[in-house]
This record gives sequence, structure tokens and C-alpha cells, in this order.
Amino acid sequence: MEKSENAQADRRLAHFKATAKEVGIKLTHQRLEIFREIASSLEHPDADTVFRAVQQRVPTVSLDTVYRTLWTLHDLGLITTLGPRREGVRFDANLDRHHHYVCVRCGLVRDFESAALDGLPIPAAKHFGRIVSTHIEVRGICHKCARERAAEPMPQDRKQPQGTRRNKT
Amino acid sequence: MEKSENAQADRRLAHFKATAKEVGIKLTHQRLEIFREIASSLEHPDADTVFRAVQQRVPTVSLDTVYRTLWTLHDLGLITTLGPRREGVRFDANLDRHHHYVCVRCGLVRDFESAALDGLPIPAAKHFGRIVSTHIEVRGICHKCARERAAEPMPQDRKQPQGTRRNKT
DNA sequence: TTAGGTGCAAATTCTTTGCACCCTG
DNA sequence: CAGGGTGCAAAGAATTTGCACCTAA
Repeated sequence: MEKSENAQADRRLAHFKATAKEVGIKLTHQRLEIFREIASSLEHPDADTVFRAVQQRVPTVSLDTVYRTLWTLHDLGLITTLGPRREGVRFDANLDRHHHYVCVRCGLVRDFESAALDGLPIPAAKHFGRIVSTHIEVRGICHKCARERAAEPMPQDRKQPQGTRRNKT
Repeated sequence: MEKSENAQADRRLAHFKATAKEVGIKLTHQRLEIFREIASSLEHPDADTVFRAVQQRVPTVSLDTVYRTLWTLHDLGLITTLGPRREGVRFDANLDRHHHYVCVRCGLVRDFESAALDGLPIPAAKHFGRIVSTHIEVRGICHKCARERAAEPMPQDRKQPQGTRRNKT
């Protein structure tokens, strides 16, 4: 997790370019930026967050292009989805075996790895059907929220979290 | 998992009634039916699915009451949420420690238990913050979908799944 | 060049909310 | 009987889609 985040993003980008050429889709400026945004983020952003970030560098992108690109990448197997909370799907460019820590307060998501967990057999599950992937989802309250929590009277889950979230109009 | 699903639902219902009395909210016919629906289902239905099921017995319920009730139950800690796919949140009345098998094709979700997994320490995750719960999410293709898959040319993920899903209009 | 991609705007869907009447406690 | 809860309908949000122009290959 500490070893050069950037090199990792570059490797993913290279993988994307190779795949794009392979299946014959165009490598547009927008796609590159959108993919780069997810590949280099630790946040597992949602469509709108990606949109706003990419917009900084490519002022003309539109939200629907972001949506289309995200699903295209997903269909190509270049990114996976994450749906930890009710405010929208989020995307993950980390294709290595990994697990997630999810803050139930602000929606923050962080990856972590665990060789021990990876080796485990999943006894009961396999009788439901074929298994494609297995990962742990740890839910909790992140440090930042724990600190802020002292103030507000615990607004449970619901409502607007303050992490990586929308703030239209 | 085999031991009398019904007794389990009854126990949950009793818990609901006790909690309702405790916090002073009314035990309406609608709430009872909505809760019963989730408590007795193995499907972890979404709001719309619950709505249609409850509607059979209480023809006058409205979808918004279902939404309100679901979140009320959630806020009371009587049910938890699940967001495996992009088509909406789903609810879970199983408060015991358990894990999920999720079909990426149709969205089916099944619970399973594993004492082995439950005992595991989550080494890396705890430095992100406090941990509230830990569960495994196993993704795969369920038996039914595997069978149907032979026909269709693998419509990847996207589009309408055919499991527990909407079909308005 | 030219077919796939993009931006725009309108259409769909899903979820929430205001308000008057109803029913549980 | 009183106040929370419900149903209805309309408002809000998020995501998708049709179409004409643009650009990577």
C-alpha cells in the first residue's frame, strides 16, 4: 500500500491502453483522464466526483460521458464497482485481490490487503453457485468522523455525509 | 441456516415490537407487515420489492410508506442495508453475524455463516478507524443464472437482471 | 476519411416531501 | 382524544438516451 502509488496508477493506465487497443475502442482524451482519475485515487469515487475532478483538466467533459466511460471500463473488466451506501455506485480500479474498510458515517473507503484472509476457504457459500470473487467489507467509523462525532448528536446513517459526496446547486 | 426459518422471523418480530414500545413509535399494520416481509425473506429485497409483496396483503400501502418504514427500522437498528449492485439499496433483517453470497448476474443475495471467518482478526483495517462490523461478500454466478447463461451471449453486468427486480408499468 | 465518441438536453427512474385525514396508544 | 403515521401527488435527484457534430485511428 505504501509502494509508489503513482507507479501503480501508471501500470493500470498501461493496462487500460493495451486493452483498449486490443478490443478496438478509441483512446480519447476524456477516457484517459477519467480512467486516470480512478486509477490514481484512493477514494473509490462515484460518477459525480469523477466528473468534477476531470472537469478541472477537461472543462468540456459532460457528466454523461463520465457515466458512459465508467460503465465501458467496467464492462471491459478494467474497474469494478462498489456499493457500500445508498448514495450511488462507486468505482474501483484496483484489480488486485483486496478488501475494503468503509466508514458508515462519511462513506470513505480504503483498501487493505491480507494474505491470511485470502487463503481462507469459503465453505458454506459455494453451494449457492460459482464463486467469482471474495472480499471482506469492514464497516466502521473512520478517525475523522470519530473526531467530529463529539459535536453532532450522532445523525445515524441517513442524510448527507460529508466525505466524497455530491453538492449540486 | 436450516433451523426453522419461521421461528427466526417470529423472534425478530418480537424484537421489533419490544423496540417499538421502548422508543415509543406506533405499531401500525403497515409497519408490522413491512417488517414481517423483510424478516421472513431470504432475498434481502429492495424497497420496491417489499412494496409489491406487502401490497398483496395490505392493498392500500403506498411506496413512500415502505421507504419511510424501512429507514425507520434502519435507524432503530432493526435492519441493516446492503448495496451489492447499482440498482438500489436492499434491506436485511438478519442481525446475527453473517456473510453474503451475491450473484452478479441477477442480484440474488443469500446469507451464510462461518465460525472460522468470524474468528479472524482484521489486521490492516483497524488503523483506518473504529470497526463496527466485518463481513465477507462473495460474488459469483448463482446456479439459476449459470443455467440461463448458456442461452444469452453473456450480457455482462449492466442492464436489467431478472432476479428480484423492478418491473414497473 | 469514417465510425466510434462526445456534449447537450430531454426522458426515465428512483426516492423524498408537504399536507390533510386516519388510527394507535 | 392527541399526535404520530399514512396515502396521495408533486418535487427532487440520479442516471440514461437520442441526435448531430467532432476526432482518433
